Amino acid sequence: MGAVKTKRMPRAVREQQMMDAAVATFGRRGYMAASMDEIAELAGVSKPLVYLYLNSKEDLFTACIRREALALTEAVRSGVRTDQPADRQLWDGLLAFFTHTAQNPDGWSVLHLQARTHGEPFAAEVAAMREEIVAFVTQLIVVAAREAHRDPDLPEREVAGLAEALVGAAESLAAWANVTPGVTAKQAAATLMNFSWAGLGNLMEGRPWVLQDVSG
Amino acid sequence: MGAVKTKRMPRAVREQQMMDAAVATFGRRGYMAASMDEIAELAGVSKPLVYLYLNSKEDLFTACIRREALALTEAVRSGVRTDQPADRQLWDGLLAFFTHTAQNPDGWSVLHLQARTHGEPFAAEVAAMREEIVAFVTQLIVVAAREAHRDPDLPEREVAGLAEALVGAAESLAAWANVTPGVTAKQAAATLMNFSWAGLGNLMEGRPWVLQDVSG
Amino acid sequence: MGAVKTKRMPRAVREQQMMDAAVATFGRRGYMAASMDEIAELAGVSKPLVYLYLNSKEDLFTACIRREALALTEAVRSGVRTDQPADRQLWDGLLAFFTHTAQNPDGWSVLHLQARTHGEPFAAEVAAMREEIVAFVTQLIVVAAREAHRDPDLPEREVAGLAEALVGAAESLAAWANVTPGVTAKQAAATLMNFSWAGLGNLMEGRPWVLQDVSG
Amino acid sequence: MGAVKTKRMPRAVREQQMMDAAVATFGRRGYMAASMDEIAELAGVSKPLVYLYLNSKEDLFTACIRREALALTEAVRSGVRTDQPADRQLWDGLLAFFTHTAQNPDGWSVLHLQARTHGEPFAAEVAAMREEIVAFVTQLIVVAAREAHRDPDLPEREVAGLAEALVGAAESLAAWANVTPGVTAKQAAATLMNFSWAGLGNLMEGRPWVLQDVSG
DNA sequence: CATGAATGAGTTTTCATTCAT
DNA sequence: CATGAATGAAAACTCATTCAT
Repeated sequence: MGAVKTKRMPRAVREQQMMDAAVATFGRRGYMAASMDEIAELAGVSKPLVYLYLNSKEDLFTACIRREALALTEAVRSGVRTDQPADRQLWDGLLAFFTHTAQNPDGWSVLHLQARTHGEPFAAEVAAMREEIVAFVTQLIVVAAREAHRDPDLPEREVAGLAEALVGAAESLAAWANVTPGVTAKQAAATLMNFSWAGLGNLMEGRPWVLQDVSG
Repeated sequence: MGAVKTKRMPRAVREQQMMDAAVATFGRRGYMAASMDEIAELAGVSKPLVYLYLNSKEDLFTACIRREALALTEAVRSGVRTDQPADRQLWDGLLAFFTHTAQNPDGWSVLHLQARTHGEPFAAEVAAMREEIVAFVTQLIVVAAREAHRDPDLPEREVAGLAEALVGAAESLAAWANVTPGVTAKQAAATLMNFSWAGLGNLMEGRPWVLQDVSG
Repeated sequence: MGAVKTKRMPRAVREQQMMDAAVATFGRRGYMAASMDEIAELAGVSKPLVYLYLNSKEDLFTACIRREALALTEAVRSGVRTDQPADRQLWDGLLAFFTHTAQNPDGWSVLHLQARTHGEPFAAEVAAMREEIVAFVTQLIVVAAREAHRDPDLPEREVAGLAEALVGAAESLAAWANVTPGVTAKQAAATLMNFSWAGLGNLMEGRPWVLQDVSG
Repeated sequence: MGAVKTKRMPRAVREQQMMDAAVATFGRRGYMAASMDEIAELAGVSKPLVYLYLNSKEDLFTACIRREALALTEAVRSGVRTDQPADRQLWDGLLAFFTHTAQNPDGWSVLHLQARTHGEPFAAEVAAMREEIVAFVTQLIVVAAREAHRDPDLPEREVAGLAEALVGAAESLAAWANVTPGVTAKQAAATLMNFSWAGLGNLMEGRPWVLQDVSG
């Protein structure tokens, strides 16, 4: 449990260890219930060192949020190729998203649950990331409409709501998949892809969404 | 701000006042940051009385979660008529849901944000309520499949995922609507109904979901 | 050592006990070296009670300064009769001053040493009291000049310097008397009276100072 | 602000830089509030080096007190010529004193305020210096009495008190002059000279004090 | 000689919780 | 019933001080 207690590491390394411990602790306990004592012990260092490097509990939490948000958006971004059709882009993005959240459950808890439960400094940090993702999805919807030879007469507010719903569904599914044994990232992505792209009505009629495989 | 300080109220009434104060405080501050002092003051009673009636902070929080969960499920249940077609039932349920969450933002915050960010005792309480709703939605989907003269060859896990996605989208939209000025419960319900029932694909093709108006 | 541990005292009494302990501790150790733990123990109460009543270390220190400053000025004020000649007023004031500081060495230490060593919040508190005393002395000098049938052609800045010197001498003598065994308040007052009055008198007239005994 | 970071200075020089930084920091912040970190940074060296050279915070503070005390007494001593009459010696001494304290406000703060507010190790250090000055003044008074053809029938305790009062007045005036814009060392010295010497002179003879200008 | 890395011990402060009245 | 008085336990944060390199 906790990093092996190795002495005299360079600062950059120690900082990452501390943030690993902090993400795990914040993710499981929540911001307020997590104590700096616990984080320091899990990181295998003394509390003063945590303060020396990360300044304060607030700063540490903010640093965690930023690191995890960056990692997540980076994972999604690098999973999507923008030269693909919209549905394929969405599929790739969802797959990357569910894969990443499954591999970083504590980080996802920090972003999805903990950061939003506390005042402006933190919520804003996550909101920024979320807006980026919502914007990406919004634009996908617009592109999809165009691809369907259809003028985007969907009002802007409506599109925003749809994107919000899609992202919200993804977030919930990520938490659900993390907690339900046997649900893989691929299955979660497939479920949501069907749900959002085909819609329940289509599914009922027997018209699910199907992945048009391309090269890779 | 707090309840008017009237002496000698029956216990049941006092308890409700305390829980009103507690829901408001927990909803805004979060479980840990909420202090029993603040709750007692907002309720207009002395702290020992809170302990006499509600036992402990944990018990108080649990009681709040139960009360709010009950109120929410009750609101949804009483908004739905089971003799209607599945899509109508979903529509009614969503409308009731968004209406209730809009009218009880603190209670919704307790259920959606605060209760889930803290350990088992509380998360389980919400999970129970959530499962009830997910079960309702699951069954709606099954019924809808049957109504479409289609054997529910959708595997159970798949249906569970769809229900989960739908509920997750609803939860996110509720929070979004509470925070985005000018979004009414009806609009939120319509957006989600379109999204889930028709699906993005159908929307692109120009086949949105349409409310088949019945009696009222 | 410390107040006898009696339970359940009314708030006003406990507050005074706490401030007694605080003055003793601040006076001996200094503001920063005094710990709230020590103060609470000396007062015979738990730390949280100190915070409940006095809010913070800063507030407690400020309260101590104010109480001691008030007690000192009150002692001096009530020792002086303004219908007496200036020299008699000064004598009475000095006597009251040295008597009070001798009886409250810790309080005097708080005012003279500790409060001035720390930033604005505290120093200002003492400065206010000091200015009151300096103003009193300044006015005595002016009155004395008038009594000596002498136009106060002493420039204002000069008078201010003289008052400052007199008060400074008194402050130092008080500390000295508190530390030198066998020096009574009366002796300290007599020494300073001779030192200052004969000097000032000489500036205006040219006679050594002699106590003109009146009634009491 | 801090000393320029030059490598490889002889130990004696480095030590002086550290003590400069320490005096500035102790003088402004006080003993306890001054941190070794701040001192080291202001001195432009690493903390371990401070410990290597000065051992501990206590030792460093003691060293500062000693250095400043020595500098002050040296300044006063070298300003006085013992072949002069007593009043002239006092005048010269006061002038040197006020000049030095005005030029070294931090050092004066260390001696006058900070060192005295902390326990025995430090207060004793200052007391020694102070006694030296008080002794010098005491002897001046005795000499003056003799010069006035007057047997020193002033009892020893009385003379001690007078010296104490004079030194105390000087100390207060120094602090006052450091804080009151436009008050020069010369003015402070003149004020105190009038205040004290005319008074003392009156005790023995009866004349205001006038500077008998000699060579310089 | 010089320093980046590291910590034990202590500080102020807060909070859920309980009696005695 | 109701409350003013009181506290044990823990949290965030700081600092003088020391090694290993």
